[in-house]
Amino acid sequence: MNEELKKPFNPIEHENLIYKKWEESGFFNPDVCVAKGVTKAEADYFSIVLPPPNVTGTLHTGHALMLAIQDIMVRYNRMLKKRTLWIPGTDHAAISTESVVVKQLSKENKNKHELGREEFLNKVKDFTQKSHDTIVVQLKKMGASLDWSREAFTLDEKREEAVYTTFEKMYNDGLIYRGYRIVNWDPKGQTTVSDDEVEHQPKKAKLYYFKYDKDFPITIATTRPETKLGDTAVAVNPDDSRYKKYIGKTIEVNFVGVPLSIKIIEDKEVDPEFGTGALGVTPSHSQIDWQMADRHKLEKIQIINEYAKVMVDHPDYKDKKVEEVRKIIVDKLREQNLLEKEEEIDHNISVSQRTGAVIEPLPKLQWFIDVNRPFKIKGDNIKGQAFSKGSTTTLKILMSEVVSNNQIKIIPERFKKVYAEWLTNLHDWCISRQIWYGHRIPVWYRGEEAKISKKSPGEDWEQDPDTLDTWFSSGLWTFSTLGWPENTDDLKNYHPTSILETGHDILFFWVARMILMSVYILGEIPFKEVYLHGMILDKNGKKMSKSNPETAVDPLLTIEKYGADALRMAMIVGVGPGSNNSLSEDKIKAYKHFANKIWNIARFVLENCQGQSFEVGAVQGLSLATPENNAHLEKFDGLIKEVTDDMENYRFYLAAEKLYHYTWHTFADIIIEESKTKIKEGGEKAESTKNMLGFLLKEQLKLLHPFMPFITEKIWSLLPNTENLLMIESWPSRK
RNA sequence: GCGCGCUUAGCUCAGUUGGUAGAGCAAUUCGUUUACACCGAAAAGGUCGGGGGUUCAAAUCCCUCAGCGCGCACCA
Repeated sequence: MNEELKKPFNPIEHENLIYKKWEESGFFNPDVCVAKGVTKAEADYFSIVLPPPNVTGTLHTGHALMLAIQDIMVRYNRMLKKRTLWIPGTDHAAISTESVVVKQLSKENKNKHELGREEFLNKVKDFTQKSHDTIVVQLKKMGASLDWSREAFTLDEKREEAVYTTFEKMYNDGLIYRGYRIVNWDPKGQTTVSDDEVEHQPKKAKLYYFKYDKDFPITIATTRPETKLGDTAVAVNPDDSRYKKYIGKTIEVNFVGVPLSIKIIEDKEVDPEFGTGALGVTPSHSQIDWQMADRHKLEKIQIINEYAKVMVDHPDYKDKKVEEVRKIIVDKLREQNLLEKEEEIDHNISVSQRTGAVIEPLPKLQWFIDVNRPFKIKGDNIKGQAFSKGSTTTLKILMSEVVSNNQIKIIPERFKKVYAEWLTNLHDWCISRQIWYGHRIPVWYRGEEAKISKKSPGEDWEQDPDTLDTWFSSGLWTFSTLGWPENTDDLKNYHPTSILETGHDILFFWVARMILMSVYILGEIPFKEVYLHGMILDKNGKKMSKSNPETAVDPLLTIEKYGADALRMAMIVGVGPGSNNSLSEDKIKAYKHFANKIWNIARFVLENCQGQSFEVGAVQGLSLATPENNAHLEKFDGLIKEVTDDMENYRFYLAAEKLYHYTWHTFADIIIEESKTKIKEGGEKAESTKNMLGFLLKEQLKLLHPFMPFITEKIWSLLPNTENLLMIESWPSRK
């Protein structure tokens, strides 16, 4: 017997070597599998993209979960002999990455403007290269069977080509436009952010009731008195009889020393129940007020700047922060006896998800994707009568339909509703960011002229300084990684991808954007199914993440201690799609014990079954098969059926648990225990039993391989008649 | 305000189409002449959040209430 088997199983001794063996075999690449006859050229395909981790740091345990699930899918499908492709890559994560590097600079008392755009970007490049290299090591340690020959980066040259081509097409179709309107401004990050990057936090606030001046007839209520410096109207509901007589009038007021011209208007958006039922309209600093101003042709005065400071030319306010001005104004109103009431209310403040800064709504000239503008569909691959090639639709309708009609199936299904709800609230997507790291907007200006171009159209042209939202490039991921805009074989062979596996927290950010881009650019869905996993929680139920150092766990430390196989099993067993997972060290330890159990099973079988072929099927044809052994084989057949069924329906958590129980409590505790006496007795019964043990071990390794690839591959290599790697064996089929 | 999820053994959670409950860890008892103490055997532990309904039968389906968590919207 092999000397290695005599020691207890020690994962770190084997895992790196095994991964190297897999890589060298080339079988992670489906082209190699076809060339070497492992898969048939005309076989079905299974393709999946790795959600590209951000190059802002290293992987955490949450990533380990997604890798475990995806690798299980990939290895299972590879064993079904499909042409199986799993594409690796990383995401430049524009804002996150830039803010990490900016923070590092500030520790050295520097800022990016001192460095200049080019040097700053070089710094970012150094940083991201290091992150990337760490991430690649981590991916390999987890056992991820990714096709490294196809590795991509959202900001590399090929993806740049895809981004440019997309931008140009959308611009020419009128789906990308430049517009002046209220955006979510992050004063800390000094950039706009999209609606989805804004979080709402509950907070107690004061609602102030007052009049602009003593002669003004109507009391208004607001939580932000400082913005009233930019008011141009007071709006009331058309059905509100209290204010009827004032409608249409324009009243000149002196609001805390600042002259304003206030028009009284009626608008059905005003809630007569809230405050006094009269709303001070601030067109430049509120989304709703901006729209009202458009409807009523009101003047729009910007009074707050990008640094959240007041711009009004008055010595008491100019260049002071909004909070400070608020206090000053409230004090003045009180002195002038204009403040009628202060009411404590619960409300939500908008905060930038990335920087934590309070969002300041500001009017700005930005680039948007129009989700409601009609355009013609390119392809013929989207189901539904309204969607044949050349018909007219909008991005919003398309995004909605492909999910509601189940062309794209979401698992678990409840997220279908969440997705639909998001779509009903979807506005045009602001895609320009005032940061340096990312895809630069390919538009050049000369005076009033604008041109789309990759390179400068001439000497006096200047490129738009802004970059694109990081999700613009990741939205292209399913096809930009397959070679688009070139019409490659990969694109023909592997798109739409079979499934997308990711966390439910990026359903809107990423999944929705990929659907948008793919249906628009290719006229086909990006993936047939979406499997959403939950969040990893620590044992106190807190979300594990980089931003929470108390709970962040480097998966490499866990792997070193318990092995990747144990970590994978601990993440999978008992965790259904979409549900959160409290991962405890005890659970991981339990599966390390399981790995050791398998190891010892292999030792027992190899010691006792020398001379046996271990050949699949050898038992079935054996005349000396005993009724008891046949019963065991029949039971195993049932296991294959159940596990296969679970795999097909994405019930990995059940499949893994069943395999665990079978191996430990049926194979080891019953079959092996029984075999001891039979083998001692010798004769035909003993031979039959030995034959069965070898057969069952080999088949179990196959079933366990997607879940615990390392140890199963290692043991496989120690068995007789195993010239091929286990990773390219066929998944057991039921007789 | 709208929507979603969760509530099962001390802890963390499974329970796939309804057939009166399972795992890991912890705790109890016993066992070590070698596959494995990272082990084996045995026993213990639950009115499946409360209430109501459908059914021959409900942890599972329906209604309702409560607690916890999440998403979205509003936010003058």
